[in-house]
Amino acid sequence: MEESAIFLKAEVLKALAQPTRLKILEMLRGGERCICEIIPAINGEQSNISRHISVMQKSHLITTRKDGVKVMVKVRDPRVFEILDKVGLFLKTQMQEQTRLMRAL
Amino acid sequence: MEESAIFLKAEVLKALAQPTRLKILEMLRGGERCICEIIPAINGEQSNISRHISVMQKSHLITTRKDGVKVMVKVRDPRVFEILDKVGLFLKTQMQEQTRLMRAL
DNA sequence: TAATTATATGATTAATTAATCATATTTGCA
DNA sequence: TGCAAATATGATTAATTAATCATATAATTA
Repeated sequence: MEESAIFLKAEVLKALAQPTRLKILEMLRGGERCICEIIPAINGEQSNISRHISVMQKSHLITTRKDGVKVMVKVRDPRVFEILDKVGLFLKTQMQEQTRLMRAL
Repeated sequence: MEESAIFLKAEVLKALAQPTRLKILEMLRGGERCICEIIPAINGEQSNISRHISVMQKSHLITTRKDGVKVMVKVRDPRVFEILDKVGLFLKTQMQEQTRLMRAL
């Protein structure tokens, strides 16, 4: 596999690998959201949320548009959720395996 | 989505989000490999590779076994590759979209 | 047992990341 | 014009991460 492809993959994964950012993305499953909705929902500091949104924007995961004073956010490509779903499925099967082993005792 | 599930997802993603670790995982697509094969293939410092393998082991992505002096490594669950493939696909479609936009100019 | 091969680990350093506070900017409205 | 609401950003700090060198450990073989 190409060196540059590896780095691109790592970049995407890095942008996803943070709890607050995952929470924001989970909120965006329902479509476009105002940052002003995200902040209270996540119960985070405004400046911190703003920075996390900026990180995801720079790594092209999300896009934003202004609507008056508000800023609306949405995922650039809903396929991101397929990645997240795969991770969820992966964890689920890991746990099922764990449970199965426990029962065998 | 549950708070703890979010953190678990972030943990998995974090373990994947590093170029050297991605390279190691790519090597493991072919099955079990000796660390002594991985080091020259990646052309990395031995201690660094060792640490990255340790990271992936602690986050349960891979398992190791001793075979004499050698240590053999393999992925714990080949579904990790499905995650990586999704990321690859995601990037590919992003680039195709990019190309399409360029052509439209 | 001594030497060799393969791997792990302690110590250190540089770089990156996340969080926070205070403040700045932008937009709409009274 | 001046205020309020929403968001961004500079500065700082703490924490985490990756890399490296030197050294330690473990298993094999001469």
